[in-house]
Amino acid sequence: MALAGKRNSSAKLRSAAFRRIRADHLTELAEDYVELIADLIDERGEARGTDIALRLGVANATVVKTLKRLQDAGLVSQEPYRAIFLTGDGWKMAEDGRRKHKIVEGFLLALGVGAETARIDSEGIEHHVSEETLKAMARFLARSG
Amino acid sequence: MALAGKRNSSAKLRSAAFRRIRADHLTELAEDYVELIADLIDERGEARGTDIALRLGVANATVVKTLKRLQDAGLVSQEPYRAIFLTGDGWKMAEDGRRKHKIVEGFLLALGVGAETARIDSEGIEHHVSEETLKAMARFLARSG
DNA sequence: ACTATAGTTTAGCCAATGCTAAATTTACCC
DNA sequence: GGGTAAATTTAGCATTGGCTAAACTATAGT
Repeated sequence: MALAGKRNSSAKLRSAAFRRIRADHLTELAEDYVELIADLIDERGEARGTDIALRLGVANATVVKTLKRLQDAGLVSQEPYRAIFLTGDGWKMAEDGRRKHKIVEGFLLALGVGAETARIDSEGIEHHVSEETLKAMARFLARSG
Repeated sequence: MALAGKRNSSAKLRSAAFRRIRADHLTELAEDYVELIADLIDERGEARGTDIALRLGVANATVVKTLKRLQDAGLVSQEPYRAIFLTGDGWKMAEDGRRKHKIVEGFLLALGVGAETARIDSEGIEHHVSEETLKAMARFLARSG
């Protein structure tokens, strides 16, 4: 083949980043769901499918299907036609998501980003920041706040 | 229903963020591909399926299938069994991705994050930062660097 | 207690993104 | 120029995450 050379040098290293992003995507939805369920329980005492669908902007049936997967994953528990609860693992994931979310959103605000943008962007970013980056953001936040 | 109250207050606003994230995911893969193809062309003069598969960490067949979609989307052009090229739109998207990537990665480095983490995290974050946040990052970068 | 309505679930569809295995094509080398 | 190895493509499959429409259940209100 033409151009055969020292290709592939650091390809494996590079691919690791993409692999992690794909893995992140699998847990991303789960994190969004449990975080939202935790919020709903705290706000109103219970989480219902309709509210989840409304806040996430998806159809009811989609929520049902996803919740089934989350139940299989041991994050959520639910009886048919009843409200939705988080398991111990579910709460753990929700708390971790909230922690990240708070740091990222606070950080963006401290950086001078507007409130609305900070809210939206942090929602997307929180699933892709490592602990090291979170630590750096927290440090910045402590120094500037 | 129990608990009927002033629910849904800002639900539509909240759901917008999640909608944007889902939309982002659709373009995310496309951006990763065109950026990588642009890099390969610059590095070695051509982009081949195998190299893309290797760097992205996916199977060859997956690359073929995705390239077909990108071709339909007008970002990539390719003859069967030949190397891969970017269209004008493809280059535009690649350049924009590189621009974002550079800002985010540079920003993380300036924030004190290690090189390896900065590289990995920026790969995940670049697709979820708004122009406003990019501007704030660039500002920080200019002040601190 | 009945009925209307709100909420939930099921069924069946689609597109995207991944995989493996088999077939095909290209290109290199002798 | 023909054989072989590498690259590419095709075929077929699975999962995720979305949708609509129809069926079912539970609750509230009269």
